[in-house]
Amino acid sequence: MARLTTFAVAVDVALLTVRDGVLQLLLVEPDARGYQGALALPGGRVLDDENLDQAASRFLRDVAGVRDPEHVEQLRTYGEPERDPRARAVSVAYLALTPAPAHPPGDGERGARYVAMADVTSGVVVLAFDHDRIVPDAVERARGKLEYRPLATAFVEEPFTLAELRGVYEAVWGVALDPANFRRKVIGSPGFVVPTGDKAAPGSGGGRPATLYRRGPAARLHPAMLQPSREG
Amino acid sequence: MARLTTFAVAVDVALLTVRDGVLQLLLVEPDARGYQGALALPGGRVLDDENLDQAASRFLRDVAGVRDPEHVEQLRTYGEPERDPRARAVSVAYLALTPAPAHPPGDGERGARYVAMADVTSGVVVLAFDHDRIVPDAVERARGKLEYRPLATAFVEEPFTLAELRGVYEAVWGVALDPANFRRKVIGSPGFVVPTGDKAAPGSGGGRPATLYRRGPAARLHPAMLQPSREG
DNA sequence: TCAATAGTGTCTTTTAGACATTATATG
DNA sequence: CATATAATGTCTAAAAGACACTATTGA
Repeated sequence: MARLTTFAVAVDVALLTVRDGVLQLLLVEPDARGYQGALALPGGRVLDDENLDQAASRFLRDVAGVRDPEHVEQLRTYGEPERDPRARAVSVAYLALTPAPAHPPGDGERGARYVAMADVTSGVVVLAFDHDRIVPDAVERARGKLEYRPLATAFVEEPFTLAELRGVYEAVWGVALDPANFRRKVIGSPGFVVPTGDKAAPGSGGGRPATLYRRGPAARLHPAMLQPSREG
Repeated sequence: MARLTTFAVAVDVALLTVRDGVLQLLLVEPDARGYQGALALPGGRVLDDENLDQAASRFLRDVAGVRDPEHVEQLRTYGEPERDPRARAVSVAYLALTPAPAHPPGDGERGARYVAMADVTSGVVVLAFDHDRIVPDAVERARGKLEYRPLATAFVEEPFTLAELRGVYEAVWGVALDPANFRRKVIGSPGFVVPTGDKAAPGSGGGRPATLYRRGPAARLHPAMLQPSREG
């Protein structure tokens, strides 16, 4: 018989970064038995005096050791009746973006580590719970939103070069982009990036020094940075 | 002291339609005391054996009398600690789209009625609970998604003319569109609409009969139907 | 006939993309 | 010098937008 119940409410965070030229996902050891060998998104139950965004930030900080992600947004809520056999539960999923950290993250809490998204997609890494439903949604959201919001800058540390920014698009979209046309589009999108006036030192192999930029004030990109060839 | 709690989980549905050339929102009488004169989105608590989508459909049907919306999607989840003074609660908001009904909806349940979105935005209609936070998010989602998904067809009954479809974009975006260029863009977006082979009878004032179309198979629009002048 | 609405043609501007060329660094 | 990377220039094609023009109806 159908009745009203109360629910356990959790948040789960898909934190993406671009490292070594590929999209990576932060995963931790699941805290539940029955998932040996699997990894999970950082997350857990919401406390009674915090809102959902605060819960997401708390788990990023305490479970994953990430203190200041450049971008956090709500993704969607998963609430199948059979999600959790112990009690009726819903999970509010979040998408977070951060620059590639210099050191692997974590103060060791629950073995936080970055995993290449390709390994998750291909099944080399197995996800616990229903997190294999959340992750594709997170990737799709990130791919789409890079087109019309200046989100790519959340993946790079300031100041950054346009080659670094291009590397973000290439890693998230999985395509190669023409450097010349990419530059024109970024510069031609007002408020996307602003030059610092400095230049980066070339690598050991030489090369002309790259102009350095920081994040601009724009909230949307005009014109948009469209993905090539979504043709049908 | 912060503790774990269970939550009351509700869904609230922002059902949009285009009627008389303007964007309208379905509202009902709130079921809680303390909101005299205010109206609310249809919604309520999720049962223990249904998922979130099912709950949204149930409230559309039972509370609002809408049986077959053309489009339903999850919007986002609102979970401030003070949302509901009686208990910790979260609300999963949904966006739904439907063609303008011939008759005002409802079998009278909780006084379901369509209200012009302009009256909601301007404050002529007062919303109960935190529904004044949900509605702007719903409108923004609809406006944006009309650009790259064939969602506009969810607002019209099949078969439809291109003038009717254009009226949807004009009502949702609040701008006038050039009929000639609009036509070319719709026809040039493969799978957006398909002609039925029939023509509509002109109105009483005459005019060339319009070609009739139905919804096409495309899931995305290529190229997109971009809103004019989002310039800064 | 005229008024009304649907549909086509044409021209200009903007944007996207391919790709050659120039600029400035290291070794 | 050669090599590497950044930045600019040029050309073509695709798309957006303004707007004149033609087509088919009712009165």
